[in-house]
Amino acid sequence: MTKQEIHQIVSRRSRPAKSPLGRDIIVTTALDLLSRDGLSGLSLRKVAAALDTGPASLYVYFANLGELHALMLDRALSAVALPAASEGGWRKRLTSLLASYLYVLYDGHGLAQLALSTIPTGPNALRLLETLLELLLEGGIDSAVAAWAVDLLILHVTSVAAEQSVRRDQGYSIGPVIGAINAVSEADYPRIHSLREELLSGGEERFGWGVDVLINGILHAPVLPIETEDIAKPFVNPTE
Amino acid sequence: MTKQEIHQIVSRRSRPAKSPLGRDIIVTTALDLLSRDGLSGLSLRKVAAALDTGPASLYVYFANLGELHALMLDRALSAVALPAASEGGWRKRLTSLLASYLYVLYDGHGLAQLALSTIPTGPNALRLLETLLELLLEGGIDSAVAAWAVDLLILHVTSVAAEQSVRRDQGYSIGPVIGAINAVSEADYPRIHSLREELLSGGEERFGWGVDVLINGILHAPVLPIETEDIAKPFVNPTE
DNA sequence: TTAAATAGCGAACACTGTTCTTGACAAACA
DNA sequence: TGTTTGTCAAGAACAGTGTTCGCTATTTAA
Repeated sequence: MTKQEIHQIVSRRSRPAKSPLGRDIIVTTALDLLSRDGLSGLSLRKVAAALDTGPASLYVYFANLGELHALMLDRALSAVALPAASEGGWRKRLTSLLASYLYVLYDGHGLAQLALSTIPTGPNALRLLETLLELLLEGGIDSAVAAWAVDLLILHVTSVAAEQSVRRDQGYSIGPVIGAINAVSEADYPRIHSLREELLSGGEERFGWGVDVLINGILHAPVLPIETEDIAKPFVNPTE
Repeated sequence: MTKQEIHQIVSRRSRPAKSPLGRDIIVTTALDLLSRDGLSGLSLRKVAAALDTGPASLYVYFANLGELHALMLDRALSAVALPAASEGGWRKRLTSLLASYLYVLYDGHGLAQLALSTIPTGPNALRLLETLLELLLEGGIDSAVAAWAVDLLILHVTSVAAEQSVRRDQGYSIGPVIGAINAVSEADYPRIHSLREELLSGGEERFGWGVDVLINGILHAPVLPIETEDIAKPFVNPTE
């Protein structure tokens, strides 16, 4: 075998009989479908059908559905707007960046739910991570704290986006919750009863409040990880 | 119809007088299956098979799978240990309660993922909510702040539990992430590169750290919801 | 005794992700 | 110029999934 395989593995066919069908077009089509029908309406077969092909054809480009999800998420994250240095102080830019991330997840129906079950490692996710670190470090936050804080921030925003998305898309799902909170027994749960309005109140400003709480907490966080036995315990035995 | 047929009905039905098959036994069986095989290994048909019946039989007790999920979650939440008043100050009891909640989710494989997609309204969930409110109010936190803070705390702990569960159950899934973080280009992402160890470090103490950050942030939270235009904006248009 | 209500359950429907398999075809080699 | 080779497009099928439709059998109420 004196084969010289120095050449790159580009597309071997210049123009196939039918469609090009590359990774990009598949991800784009899948994101379109996701935005329209949500995560539950997204399936490999529907993506294939939208591309006028069969489901087996897609497996040339992805090992499984999870891999497609990861690629979709990273592609979507390219829409996250990085704040310009002229936009203000680090804290304002941090809030702005998180808001942009929130909106991207919120805008693509079902994207947030996807983000919860997929840890993206693509360039756009790394870019977001890098920028978050940069802003926290600019704020004078200890680097070890910042490293843990970015995960805290991203996890929080992702969770909020997922929760809000579900509330928007499946409004019926939140109905029973409101009913349950409002119909709670005053005798059994006095605090829930008296605070039932506040528990359910707040729309968009609630997100800003939460981010503020997190940043304030991070600013007041212990620099070194604390070692408390009370916290480690439950991992061993919760009732002890 | 003569009565003699009622006495010997063995041949009339494959299973003459079988099991009671109530909601409780179904939820119990489903939780067993969840603990053993995780969320992906849980299906209505497997629950039915474990009860030696068909899937249609379960629909007498639940409208759909989501309803079963909600019942499972609330049942599991009964294991959350409420801290005794003698256990210490409000903050210590709050941490202890959240740790117990975390452990319950973490212990039941896949329970945390279930909790992310299901908002429980059962008595055990309300009990948890009530206790959280009680502790926060005891800590002197404004009631409006407390009402929003409980959601923040629960959402955070649930997310962490889900993330940790996935890392434990599907260790392979975290492998690529570690690889991606470690193999990150120093030129493109200098902060990720220099902090790669800290980003991935920390086991159980990281949860305690996160809870501490949240509580500190809540203690330093503005009493009244702030109104910033920068935050509301992205909901309308992220690029503006 | 009779009628109504309900629980159990087989069968089927419309889906899902994934794999096996078979061809077609451009590129590399003889 | 063949001939081989590796890659990709697809059809078909497999093993699952949640859910619904009827039909029995049993229990309950009148």
